[in-house]
Amino acid sequence: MTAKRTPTRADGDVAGTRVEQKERTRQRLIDAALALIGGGSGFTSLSLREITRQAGLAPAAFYRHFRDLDELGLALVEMGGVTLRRLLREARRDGIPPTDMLRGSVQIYRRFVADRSEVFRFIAGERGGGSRAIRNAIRTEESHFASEMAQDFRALGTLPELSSATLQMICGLVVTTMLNAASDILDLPAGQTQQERELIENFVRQLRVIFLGAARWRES
Amino acid sequence: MTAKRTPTRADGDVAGTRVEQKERTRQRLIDAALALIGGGSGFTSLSLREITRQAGLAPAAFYRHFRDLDELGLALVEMGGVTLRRLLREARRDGIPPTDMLRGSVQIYRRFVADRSEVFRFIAGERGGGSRAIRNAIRTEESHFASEMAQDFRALGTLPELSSATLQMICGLVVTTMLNAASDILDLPAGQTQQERELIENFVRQLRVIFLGAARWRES
DNA sequence: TAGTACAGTGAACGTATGTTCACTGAAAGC
DNA sequence: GCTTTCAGTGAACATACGTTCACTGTACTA
Repeated sequence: MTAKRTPTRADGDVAGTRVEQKERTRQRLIDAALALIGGGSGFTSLSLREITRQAGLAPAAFYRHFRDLDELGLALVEMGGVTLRRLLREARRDGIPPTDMLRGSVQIYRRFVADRSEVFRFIAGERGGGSRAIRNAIRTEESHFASEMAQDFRALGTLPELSSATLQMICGLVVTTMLNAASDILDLPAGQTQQERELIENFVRQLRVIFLGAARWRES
Repeated sequence: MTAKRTPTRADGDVAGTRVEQKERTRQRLIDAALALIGGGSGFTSLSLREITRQAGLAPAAFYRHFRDLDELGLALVEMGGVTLRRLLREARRDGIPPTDMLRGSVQIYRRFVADRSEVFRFIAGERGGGSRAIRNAIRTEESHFASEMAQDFRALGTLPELSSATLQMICGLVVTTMLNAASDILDLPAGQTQQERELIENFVRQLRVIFLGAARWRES
């Protein structure tokens, strides 16, 4: 019976200031949605009640944090953006693998997708379907990601002869190819190492084609 | 009061044999779903009742044709496959545009997507999200499409030095890039010719990168 | 021509949904 | 210390849903 300072739901939930507590349950809703998506449900077919149930809240509590499901979706998109940024940072930190840079990056990516499968499932799923607002938000996030990737290429001296616009275009192509591969990876039946190897190999080769083309590109 | 041979619903529905009539209402259900998707609904968030309502049928009639919504979805995927085949046939029929072959093909594609927007909206939407069964069916259809495209390249003598496997891999990349572009095209606010031009230009350039890379590819 | 098969109906069911409302109790502000 | 604020509650609502069932009337079959 110690520490009963939390308002109502205290589950190892060592409260704090009011706004902190609010932020914490907001995060609980986000996590609940992600957990359900990880269960294979697809964000579009999630219901408000399902989410609050998973979060251990009354349905009405939802409205204290989001106007509707779309707004929750936008929060998920933002979290997806953060995830992508972290991916780049991690890749940067590890530096360029000495020999096979492309395959190395793909390995990092593969692990990353597997580790945060719910986030990638959400992005891959809502990128084409779902609501217009969410789709556009994802597009924006993708484009930011592509820009950041282009910056990294500049910093690394990769493809130095390309204009910024062209580099951006190429990174856009890389990003869509990545997200497409993510969708494939996530649908792999568990434990199918052979199938996974082929898939990854295909992915690597597609990227190789792109970079070959990029190296040969001449600004018209 | 002439011609009252149709069972119940006769709306310019000049019946025929029994199986023909059944096939016709089956098609009505498919069309209804497509119409609703065209209205911006997204297949995943369609309900059985919504579809039968749109088709002018009682809800229970649905079960005479499909076990559940997923089965209807698979029928839509098949129709998507037919659409893609038709696209290739049309591109073949028009032959290779004399000068700018790539931009020409993209123009054909752009028109095609606009003309059958509902089908492409469905494919682009369910490709990443939706149910596992539908996703896999779409993947199969995509891969068939890629194979057929590879065959066409072979017949045209494009990229003759590439192995079949490599050509297939590259066509796969082209297909995902196409479908991705379709999603973008369909989300364009109507009448934004400038924005559309940029989008198409970007699409053309991405394909150019791919083909440049393909031409430079050397089998390891 | 009598009998069967079966596409489509309409009513009924149980269940789940989104949203509202007055409420409670603890933290924050004075 | 008294008052205000507000995150979260629980009950209630109207609505929509998927699915079932016995049924009807027509096209086929023998």
